[in-house]
Amino acid sequence: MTVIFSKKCEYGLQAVLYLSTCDRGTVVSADEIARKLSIPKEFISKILQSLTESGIVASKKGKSGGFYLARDPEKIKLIDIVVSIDGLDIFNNCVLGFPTCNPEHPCPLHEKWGTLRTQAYNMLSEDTIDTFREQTLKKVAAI
Amino acid sequence: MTVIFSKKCEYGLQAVLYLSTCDRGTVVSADEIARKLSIPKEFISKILQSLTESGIVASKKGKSGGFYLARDPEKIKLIDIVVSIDGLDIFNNCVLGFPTCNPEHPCPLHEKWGTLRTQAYNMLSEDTIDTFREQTLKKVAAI
DNA sequence: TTTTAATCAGATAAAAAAATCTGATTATAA
DNA sequence: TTATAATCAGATTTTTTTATCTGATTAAAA
Repeated sequence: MTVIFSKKCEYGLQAVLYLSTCDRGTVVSADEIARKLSIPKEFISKILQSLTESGIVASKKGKSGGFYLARDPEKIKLIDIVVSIDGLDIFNNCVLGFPTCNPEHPCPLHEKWGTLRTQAYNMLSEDTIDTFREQTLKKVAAI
Repeated sequence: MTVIFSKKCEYGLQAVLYLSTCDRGTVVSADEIARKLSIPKEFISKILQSLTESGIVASKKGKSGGFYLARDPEKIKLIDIVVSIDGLDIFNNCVLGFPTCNPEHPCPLHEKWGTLRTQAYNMLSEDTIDTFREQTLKKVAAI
């Protein structure tokens, strides 16, 4: 039951989108993020730590510490988060699992799938996360 | 490192495509399929067994037994295999992992992703596997 | 200055997916 | 009729992914 992104990546995307809805300058604890998104706290903490290493979010230690976006939401794309967590395999590996699928030795779906893949990549690359503010707020409110 | 389909499903698709390149009426052993496609023999056997249950392939027991397509390649679609092994989750679950993502409470990517998802579904539903005969032969020869 | 609440780091556990093993059954072919 | 080569069924193992635990460190607030 694999659905494009790993759970880690899904949660990472959710968390960063959530952070982007919070006022700039505020620090949000892993606990709050976990509660609001119904994600296991320890798990989202680990994911946020790795996103900190990648420079997408930043952290503040100690009491009233937590996480916040490392740069403006206008400068963060969904693909940044995906690449940081899951890498580019989804966009490179053969959809049928054939080894060394390439234009010289394409799998039967190579062409058609390539088109979709490119569209997916573009979708994740075009919009910066500030675009999703309103929709994320609504969605989180409905969880 | 999740790539759309499970390994099971990828291997299943490969195996059925391979069978569709073999002359109608011939029975192909799991061993041959495993060798030609570089798939662990015991694993592809299990997968073929489940595809037999689903009525996509059929099997012949005993010496010089093996597997063959249960119906004409013109009557088998890629989506049949996908649904049989991985189900429809890829096409139903939220791409960001939000619970209960639906038109009333859409996730930020709902619309855009929905379009791609539909295209992917259509791609797997439109063509029957006989379409891929030539390409599969070439691809298998190159493994 | 002390308590408290947070991240951080790394080990560990649990669950799921992928792969393998074993033995039984089946049916062809010598 | 017997040896052989295959599927079948189910248990087991291994690997990967997901999740949790523990203890250290940090820094704000009382």
